[in-house]
Amino acid sequence: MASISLTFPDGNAREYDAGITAAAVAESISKSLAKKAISATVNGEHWDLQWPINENATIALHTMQDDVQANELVRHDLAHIMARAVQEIWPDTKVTIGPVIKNGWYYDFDRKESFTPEDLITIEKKMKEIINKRDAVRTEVWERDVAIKYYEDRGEPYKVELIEGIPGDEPLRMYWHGEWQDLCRGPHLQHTGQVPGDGFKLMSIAGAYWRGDSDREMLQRIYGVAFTGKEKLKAHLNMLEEAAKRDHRKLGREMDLFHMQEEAPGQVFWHPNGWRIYTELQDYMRRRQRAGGYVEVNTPQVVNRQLWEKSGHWESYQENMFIVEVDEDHAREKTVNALKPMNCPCHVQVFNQGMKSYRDLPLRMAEFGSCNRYEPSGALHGIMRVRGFTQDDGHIFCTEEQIETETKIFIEFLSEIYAELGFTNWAIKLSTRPEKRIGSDAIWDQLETSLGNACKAAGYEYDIQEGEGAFYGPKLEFVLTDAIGRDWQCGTLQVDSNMPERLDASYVGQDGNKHQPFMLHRATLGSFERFIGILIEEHAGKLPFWLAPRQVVVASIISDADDYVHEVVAALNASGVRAEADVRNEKINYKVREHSVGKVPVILAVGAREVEERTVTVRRLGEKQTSVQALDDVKAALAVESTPPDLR
RNA sequence: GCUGUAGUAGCUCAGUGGUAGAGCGCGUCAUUGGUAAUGACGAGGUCGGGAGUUCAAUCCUCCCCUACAGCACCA
Repeated sequence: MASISLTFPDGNAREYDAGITAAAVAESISKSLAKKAISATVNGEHWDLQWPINENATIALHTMQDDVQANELVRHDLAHIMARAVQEIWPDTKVTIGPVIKNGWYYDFDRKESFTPEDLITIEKKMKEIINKRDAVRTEVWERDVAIKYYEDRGEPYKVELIEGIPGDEPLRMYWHGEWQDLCRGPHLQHTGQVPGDGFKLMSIAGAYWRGDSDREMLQRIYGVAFTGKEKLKAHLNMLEEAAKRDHRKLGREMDLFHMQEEAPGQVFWHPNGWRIYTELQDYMRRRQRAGGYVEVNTPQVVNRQLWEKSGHWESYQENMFIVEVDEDHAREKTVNALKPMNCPCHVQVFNQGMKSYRDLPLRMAEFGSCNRYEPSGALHGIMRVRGFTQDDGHIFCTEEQIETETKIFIEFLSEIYAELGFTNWAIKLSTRPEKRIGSDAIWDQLETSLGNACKAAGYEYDIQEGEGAFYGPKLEFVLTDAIGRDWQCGTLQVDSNMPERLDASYVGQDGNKHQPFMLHRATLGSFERFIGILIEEHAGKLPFWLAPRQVVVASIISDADDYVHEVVAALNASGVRAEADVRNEKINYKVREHSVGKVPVILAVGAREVEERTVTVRRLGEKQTSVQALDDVKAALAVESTPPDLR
């Protein structure tokens, strides 16, 4: 038998017979390692202990202490164990796929009856039984026709389809968890008993389309979370509970920022507090954009269908548009209009007025543009995904040569703003050419490269989203994360030559001829609605002082201090701080609690002593300690703090 | 849009085939208190909308709306 050389992480190499398994390698090192080993990394890939190694390789053995590998195995085995449990309880259930995801796994089933929340408890119980059986996990490599026949006989059409989709040269691995078996790439643990029975929890049931295709069957998906132990699971569940407290919908109510109601689904009723944040943010963005060389415009809400026909929206975006038909009885003439779902066609109209020269480019045009889109009902989510929203939109009209530089400038512009708003964790995604597209591959090559280069030049890494670009050009997405880890695209930059062409935008070049400009659709915050939602969750309601809707409450301890309270409030307001008086006949404890719950960053308490000494007692949100300070000092400090970062 | 769950007072929720209840909040009164809930009393809901079954529906059935979770969508 041929021999192979395996190199360990410490650099030492040892000779083994070809075909040796990682389990045997562990055995060769020590009994205890053999007992503890769960998997191996072979040549950088996560391997099952039972797979034969036939070539020279690097190898690292893993135990339950290696979180990354252990979690993957535990979650993956649980997916199988859950599927087995479900089929043991309801044998008529068909299985499909069950991958590992962040914090856990899911498995999609096809079954006539719906799973109920109570079923989850039953399934969990069955899973624990399976774990306690400590059934061996075995792999077998099957021939395609055998595997297909097997699944056809068992009435598992989804598995048959899966196998048919696997390239012919890939080995088909069958994993057995006891008597139950599933098609699976692996790797897995050695027996079901290795899965910590108290480290997982079934979380929810949801619908999901087979193969992610809305034209195909709707399956039932069961989600679970799993960790290598009880404590880690507990920590995770705890984190979820804490995250729920940061939900912008909950905080929006508690801080009295906004509400939504049935009569206007997907639209926001901003309350004074919320609108404060909104306008403060908008003022900030307006200054920022002016400094960034943008001209601000404003364009109509209701626009005749003719423009949408020209822009192409009427044909390809109509189902997402609010159509406004003017009734003949009440109007001089009947027209069909649409609420604008986007600002770009209108911006081209502004660009098209008068002759433009190459000297006018790049032309950066911005608008706080209100848009209305008839989003699918199931897509709506608080103020993060709505039907009526305002983008901090902008379009940069430029030449092809200017694209890369303009993109870089924009990324720098955006990153400074995100930093000033308190975001450190955000990502860039580069979406590349989709299947259905216009333009030559040469152009796509160039544009994709330009966007990538611009990111690098600005000092940022990016992930590629293959095929996710718009049909007319590649795009960058700037992604932020909400309280429970869901990603939201906020900023964006998209390259477009299609819109200028359709709407006849042109400029006179150096050569005296007409040329067509490129258009960069870009937004920094994305929409005020979504961004404020993210902002609330990111800061758990404790917004930076300058953005806080209510900055200071001056609370009296005794009513004899009321006059002084009003004096303090007036002094603060005069220096640009948002202060309000609380002279209600309530105890200071009560007032402190209420305003703390309302996330007011600073409470100034005032009693006999403060009146006497012309001081205030300062209490910062989240701090237990208070400090007595001179009114004038506090006033000066808060005035600085309430100044937006770009004006300091 | 699809699958599932839910909708009772401003909020969080309990409850029942015989026209509803708690806590908080709100109002009034008393209390002037030193940093996360002072006490007493009071007001407040045709139980998401519509139809049906029934002597009788908030409760059972059907349709619709909205929200939530996930999927699909996201120029």
